Amino acid sequence: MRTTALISNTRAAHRDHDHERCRTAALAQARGLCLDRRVRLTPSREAVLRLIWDSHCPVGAYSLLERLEAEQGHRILPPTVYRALEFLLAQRLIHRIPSRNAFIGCPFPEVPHHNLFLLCRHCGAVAECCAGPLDQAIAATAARAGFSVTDHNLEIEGLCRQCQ
Amino acid sequence: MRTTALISNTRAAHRDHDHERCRTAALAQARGLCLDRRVRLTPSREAVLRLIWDSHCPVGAYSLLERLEAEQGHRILPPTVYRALEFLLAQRLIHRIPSRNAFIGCPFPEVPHHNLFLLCRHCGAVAECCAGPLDQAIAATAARAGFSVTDHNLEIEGLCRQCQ
DNA sequence: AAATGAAATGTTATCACATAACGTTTTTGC
DNA sequence: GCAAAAACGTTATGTGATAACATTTCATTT
Ligand SMILES: [Zn+2]
Ligand SMILES: [Zn+2]
Ligand SMILES: [Zn+2]
Ligand SMILES: [Zn+2]
Repeated sequence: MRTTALISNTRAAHRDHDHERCRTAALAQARGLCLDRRVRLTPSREAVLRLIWDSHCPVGAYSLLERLEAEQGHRILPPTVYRALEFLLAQRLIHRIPSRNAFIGCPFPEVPHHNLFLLCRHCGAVAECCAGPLDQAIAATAARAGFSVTDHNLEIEGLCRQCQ
Repeated sequence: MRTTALISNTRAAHRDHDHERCRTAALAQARGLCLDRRVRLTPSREAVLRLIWDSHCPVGAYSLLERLEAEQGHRILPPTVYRALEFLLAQRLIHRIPSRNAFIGCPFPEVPHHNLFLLCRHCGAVAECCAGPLDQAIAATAARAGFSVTDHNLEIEGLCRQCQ
């Protein structure tokens, strides 16, 4: 039986782990990626990305705002946060999870992929997968309805390994 | 080659058709279903359902509100609309599409299913599918990550047959 | 028919999420 | 240094959703 392409961060997101390593790795990757792309990971953008990587749970814009205020000791306004989020989304360093109105760091920012999230109803952590075969199955199903796919968003709800 | 279970309303939603039949059928089915379940499809609930079935495009709560006001000739307040939506969601007569903050009528309210939408970027119409095999593929992918699925929401974006 | 409790609705207020518009500062390429 | 572009600050507003409580309507029992 052949293994199929499934990349996932579920072992980190949905287990006890040294999360500081997740964050450090994500930030290092983000810096390198922004250098390559000649875009600027400014201090406020990096601060937002770092806060998003505080956990594997999606975080809302106003929660980020409060935490930025606490961190920087002065008032922050919504456009500041949303502009940073807009940049991070454009660089695919984070994703927005529509059902949660919240944002989460992408573990595979350099791999083109569609949204595929595993949302644990108990602990709240969200893991992300890149599953080529599933993407193909989705495209095939759409094709049978005469529909050509440009993108998709799949949010799977349930219980992670730890919480079952 | 065997056919697999794929139920879809794409032929109606994504083509020219006699939409009055869609609406009439949906309302008739809703009435019967509510009778069976001993729940009340009150006038305001039915009015919201009828407005939702004005088209195959998802419609926001405040748009419904305005159209209700126009129809009934007096002021309507948000909780009125949201309570009707809450009822219709509970009876699975409509779905909420998270990426749109909007609602759409369910063509298969009696068939248990997960959310699977085909959203056309050009015309805005949304078709719904029930695709057992795809549901299984999703559950299998999740299982490989040690995740047990209770529900999922899949929003496929692209171009419908008409708009390609 | 009257009493009663449950369900539905009306009403006020507020919360949560997101962006438009415009002015100022910082950065970058020349 | 200068000009253009990018990023950021600030004010205001738009959009989606719900909490809390009063009132009305409905179904059931007596
Ligand atoms: Zn990702
Ligand atoms: Zn969990
Ligand atoms: Zn449905
Ligand atoms: Zn279309």
